[in-house]
Amino acid sequence: MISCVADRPDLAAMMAPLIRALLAMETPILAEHDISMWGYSVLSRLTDGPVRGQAVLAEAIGADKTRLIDVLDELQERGLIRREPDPTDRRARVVAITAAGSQLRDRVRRAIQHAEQPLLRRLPPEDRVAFLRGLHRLADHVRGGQSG
Amino acid sequence: MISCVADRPDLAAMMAPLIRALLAMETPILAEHDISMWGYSVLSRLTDGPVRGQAVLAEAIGADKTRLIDVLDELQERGLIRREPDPTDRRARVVAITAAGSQLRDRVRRAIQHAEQPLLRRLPPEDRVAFLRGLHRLADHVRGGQSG
DNA sequence: GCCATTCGTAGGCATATGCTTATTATACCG
DNA sequence: CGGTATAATAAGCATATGCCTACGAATGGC
Repeated sequence: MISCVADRPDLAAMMAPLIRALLAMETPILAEHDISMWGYSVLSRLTDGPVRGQAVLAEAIGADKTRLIDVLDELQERGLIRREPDPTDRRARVVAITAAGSQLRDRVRRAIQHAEQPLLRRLPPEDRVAFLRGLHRLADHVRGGQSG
Repeated sequence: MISCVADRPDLAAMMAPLIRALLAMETPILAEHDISMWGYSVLSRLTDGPVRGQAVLAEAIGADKTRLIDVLDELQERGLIRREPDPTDRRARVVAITAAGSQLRDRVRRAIQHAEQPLLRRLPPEDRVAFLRGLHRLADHVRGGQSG
């Protein structure tokens, strides 16, 4: 039986191959929709609402703020996001997703989650929900989440 | 409620920040024990027994076989692994962990799992076991596991 | 014995990444 | 108004990574 103190690989050792497999699965989907991983990551983050400050956005998705600029440039050129000066501090930019961006994000997310189904079905239903709930909770927590 | 078809980030999006946090946590531990991530990954993989063929080993841990060579060189120099020609096919090398390697791996693993505890305690106990079980199962599966 | 194949190894190439510095525009403090 | 600090941006650097090629050693089919 696996427990938190049992003989098991460390968490990262178990997650690494999983992440690798998931990224391999997502790569063709992202290519079909002509968007990069970072671009999709930005669109996903903006789902919760606009972000004030590109450095904040970068940190939220684990990106380098200087590297993110080209990504934002391209997303903006394609009309997927808006980047406007914050009226209260015109140094900072408020980044928001557009309707077109939301549509693309939804299409990609649906495709990805559809492709995830066979993997998740490897888990017995009772574990599946707990696994997703735990994953969600831990992810929120390490991102500085408030709920966990 | 989170389910496999609900409104949630995709799996990779949830795992990415988690992996990042775990690696950040492991980095100083690995440094204290003077071993690289790839080196530790090799030692971990060899726990189950010797591996016949360095390319096989590389693929098992998701590494590039040409990049792995320097890692194996160093592990061997430090007496943590043995690399011997396979008697039945002297082109291939059988890679095995030594007693010293096992001890180092155990020390590192214990330290890492100890550091993981606070994170895992963010989960309610009933979810914790299911989460670990699910993670273990999925990881085994994508590595070509037999059990799931 | 000869040839194609496989394994480990070395080297190189293109790209991605994390980090640092400098510049410009703007804001805040006094 | 002047000096300092912050945000976005540009540019560069060192390293890591994935991939590809080449080569010697050894194998196996013929």
